[in-house]
Amino acid sequence: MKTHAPKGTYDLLPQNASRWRYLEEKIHKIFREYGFGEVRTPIFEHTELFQRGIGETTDIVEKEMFTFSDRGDRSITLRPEGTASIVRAFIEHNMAGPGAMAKLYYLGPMFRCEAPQAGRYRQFVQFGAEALGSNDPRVDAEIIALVVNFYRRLGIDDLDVNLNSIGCPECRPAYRERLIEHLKPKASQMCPNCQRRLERNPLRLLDCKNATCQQLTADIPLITETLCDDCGSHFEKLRQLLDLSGIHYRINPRLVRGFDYYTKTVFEVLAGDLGAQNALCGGGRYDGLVEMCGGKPTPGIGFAAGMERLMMVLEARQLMPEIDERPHLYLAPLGEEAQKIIFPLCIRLRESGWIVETDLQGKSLKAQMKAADKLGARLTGVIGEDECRVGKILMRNMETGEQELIDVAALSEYLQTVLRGS
RNA sequence: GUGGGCGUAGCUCAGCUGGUUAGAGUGCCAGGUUGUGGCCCUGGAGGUCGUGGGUUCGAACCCCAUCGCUCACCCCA
Repeated sequence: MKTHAPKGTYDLLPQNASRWRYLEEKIHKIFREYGFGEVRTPIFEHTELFQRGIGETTDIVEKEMFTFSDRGDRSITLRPEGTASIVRAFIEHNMAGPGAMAKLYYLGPMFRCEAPQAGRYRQFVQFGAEALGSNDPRVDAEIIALVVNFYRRLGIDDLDVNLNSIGCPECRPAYRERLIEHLKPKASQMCPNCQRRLERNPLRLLDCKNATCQQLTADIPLITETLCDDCGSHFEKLRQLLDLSGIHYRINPRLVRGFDYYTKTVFEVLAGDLGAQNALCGGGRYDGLVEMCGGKPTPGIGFAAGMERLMMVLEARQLMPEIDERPHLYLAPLGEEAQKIIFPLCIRLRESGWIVETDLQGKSLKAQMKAADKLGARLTGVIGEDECRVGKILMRNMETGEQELIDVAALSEYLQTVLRGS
């Protein structure tokens, strides 16, 4: 019997879970404000969806998916990212009415079987959005504004927003050829990885971190200079919109991304102190994806962001607020007669919305006071033999230490005035 | 998949060149008032020293293997 969670997974215990809830609420809130509706798709899909959607040659599909057969011998995969499922649901539920747009978001666990390390897990939580049905650059700008403002709201003020356009099936092949032509003579000097990439996916050479590879690609032609008219003007308009909205960004012509489906706009948001896993979120436009997944040709753009990394940054910078989950009241019975009064009282108070704790182990008063203190209860109510006889409860203010005897029947009003009155 | 670091109490860690019953802090439980928390004091519970093998009179310590965790490369969120 293994008594530990599988590699790359973790348990969220109550104290941390409440911090997650806090963040999740912030996420739901901003998506509402920007007009995105939540979609909850299954956590597993037919393997084929990811193979076709993400791309057969990506690392994710090649070696990082949790794939297994179900009883009916169907190949099933735990979702490694969110976009493919959203696109599938979009097609399946016919959200693509003529002229209609769908703005959808998700939040939930994703699965990739890679070696875990700082800020990277095998089961991890991503949130993201997909805007389907418009190729207007305003959609791109809206998505970027959303993520930037989200992180800003949380107090992250040194965002590094990287922006690029990687063209479309019209103009990218020509750039690709130019790249290969330009780099082929230098192939022998490149890292083994890049030598392989040169034929298969030369754009990825641009973001190789290897120093010599960087040098070799230092003087290559920039993709932003070879975009077709359509891509060029799209990019230009996007930049204008961002400028007008006060969103700071940096054009990074070396920014390319791991998935095959991206077209035109790609972006990444970094936060300075994340170390090796420095991307807070990333995304881009994918005008061919819906069609590739079996839907009508529909343009789209989206992003995905990691929760664990966001949490890391917020914690490192002490931007997580203290979450007050202290009980309003701790009820301490002494003896069985008192328990018979306190137990139902406790239940009734909770039903009217108070956060109430009580002893369930038969501890001494001293131990109960201690427990009340540790839980941070604002008030403690004691009922012993004396109080039982007269139908009273001794209320102690845990902050000031003041105590007063009140009627049990009057407890509700007492709580109202003491806890909500001031 | 490749390389580095680390596995001792629930948690954070000591444990000197191998030497008796393995320690501290914190947390937990109880007591110091017979019905009162925080501070303080006392006591208690809690450890297959990751696991297996080897060296030795003797191993938490040395050697080998193995598992796990972790960081980095790769890739990504």
